Amino acid sequence: MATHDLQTLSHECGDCPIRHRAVCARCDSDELEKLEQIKYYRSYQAGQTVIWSGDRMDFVASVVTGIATLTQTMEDGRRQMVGLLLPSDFVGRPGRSAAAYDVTATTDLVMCCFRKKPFEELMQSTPHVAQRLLEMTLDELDAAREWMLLLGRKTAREKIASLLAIIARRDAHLKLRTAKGSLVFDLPLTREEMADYLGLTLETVSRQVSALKRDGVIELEGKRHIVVPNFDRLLEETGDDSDGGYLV
Amino acid sequence: MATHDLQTLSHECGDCPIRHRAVCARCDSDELEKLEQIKYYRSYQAGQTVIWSGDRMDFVASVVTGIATLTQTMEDGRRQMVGLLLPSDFVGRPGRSAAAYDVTATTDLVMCCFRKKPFEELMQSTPHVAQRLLEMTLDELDAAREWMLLLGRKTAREKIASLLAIIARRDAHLKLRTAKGSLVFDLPLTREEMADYLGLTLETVSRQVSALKRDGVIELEGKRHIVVPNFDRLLEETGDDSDGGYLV
DNA sequence: TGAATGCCTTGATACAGATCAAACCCGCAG
DNA sequence: CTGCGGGTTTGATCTGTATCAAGGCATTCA
Repeated sequence: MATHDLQTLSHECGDCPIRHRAVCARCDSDELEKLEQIKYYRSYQAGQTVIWSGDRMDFVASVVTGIATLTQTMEDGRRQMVGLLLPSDFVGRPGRSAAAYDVTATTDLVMCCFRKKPFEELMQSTPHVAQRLLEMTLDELDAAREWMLLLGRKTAREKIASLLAIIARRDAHLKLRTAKGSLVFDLPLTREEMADYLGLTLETVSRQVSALKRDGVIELEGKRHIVVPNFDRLLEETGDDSDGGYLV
Repeated sequence: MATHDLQTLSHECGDCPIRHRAVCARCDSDELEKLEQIKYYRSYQAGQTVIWSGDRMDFVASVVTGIATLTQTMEDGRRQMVGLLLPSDFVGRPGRSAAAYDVTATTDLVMCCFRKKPFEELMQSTPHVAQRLLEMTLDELDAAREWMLLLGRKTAREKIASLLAIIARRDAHLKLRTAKGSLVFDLPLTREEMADYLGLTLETVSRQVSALKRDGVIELEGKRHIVVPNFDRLLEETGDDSDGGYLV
């Protein structure tokens, strides 16, 4: 099935779904052509590991469709997710030869890969790729700092509410508004993955999700399908400043 | 006294202490000259706030000497440090007009500031600044992810040991080896600042520092002066993989 | 010289979330 | 339909860290 996705995917950058948000967003048609020459698609099934931390990694990539995670694991098995990669997000680091984190597909996943060496050369010759990558990296750093506040200071309930808000906000494709104005989306993570994201155990995640449901902040259909009747109410539960604090 | 520092500081980039590690590290003499024209120094006393989150910020800067912190504060006063800035580290974000975090000088601090507008233009015209900034931002992102593991999964004792190891490692200027091979340095943070860094309370920090001392992992002279008789022993206490896992 | 202040330590107790354990739900292969 | 396994929920109990409270040690100020 993932193979099928790959087959049906257009290989033309022109109508790529992430054309205007990925590293290539700023490229003109010349630059895009150069990228075309070094790119190739790979797909992974849900649950598959893309790379293990420490492994040699001779490509960088953009997530085209699906969701991947970056996680760190301690010797005794404690795990912490340190990145959640949605379509258009970038994987890998130019100038580094080994993966720093485990990368895992949590849904079926398609990535647009670039061989590292030519990509690095291309970064030198065309400024638009490097510019865009800087911008994306700065955004990721901001997200990481938001995440640090969550991990260091928020309660379990606030953590869950924050994660739901992030997912609802970050991937416009997943979210839909119903007639009544409720927000509806599917959780792309298992309870255990949520726990790894939030620095909790899966039992605590389960309990707090149940609590939010009991309190009417969310509704559940099955285990994964979430309805948020009142998004502002959810935001109140996150503990964040009410004014979303949007920065340019 | 901070004023005095400012006076005695050379204003020549050529013999600037951070010349080879800051954003300007890759610049040739032409580029350096352009930077000279838009730079100016500012100094702050220990404890002073450099900027408040949300404030207009019309400059970016490099830390020249001293230490600054980035912190986020929740409405009810919970605080989380999200950045610890040592000499050569970069403050601010090109393309953003307001500060995203509180920036505070924890020691006397001298910063080399660039007016934002001209700096942004310079980033367009000279690739070396943007390249170096990308590299530094990627490093910071890695550090942030390390920090996320600490916040999400480490015990209080591991957190303290990790912080001590980071400080001992990160600023070569602060650390010294004695004849016997002990590592010696001064803590640049109060117990409360350590707590904000680690997602703990100051009482827990105090207790765990005492515990590490009692167990012979560290020795204290006064409250701030640390002696680490055996650095490997300290590393064992951090919970990290024994092989430092160095990546290029 | 004493009072005030800032930073730190230590103790007693409370509680949020971890841990251990059992059972549930549901899609699916036999 | 039945049994199985992965993901999930819920309950009982434990524990690490927070919280509340008091006191110590320097340094500065009066």
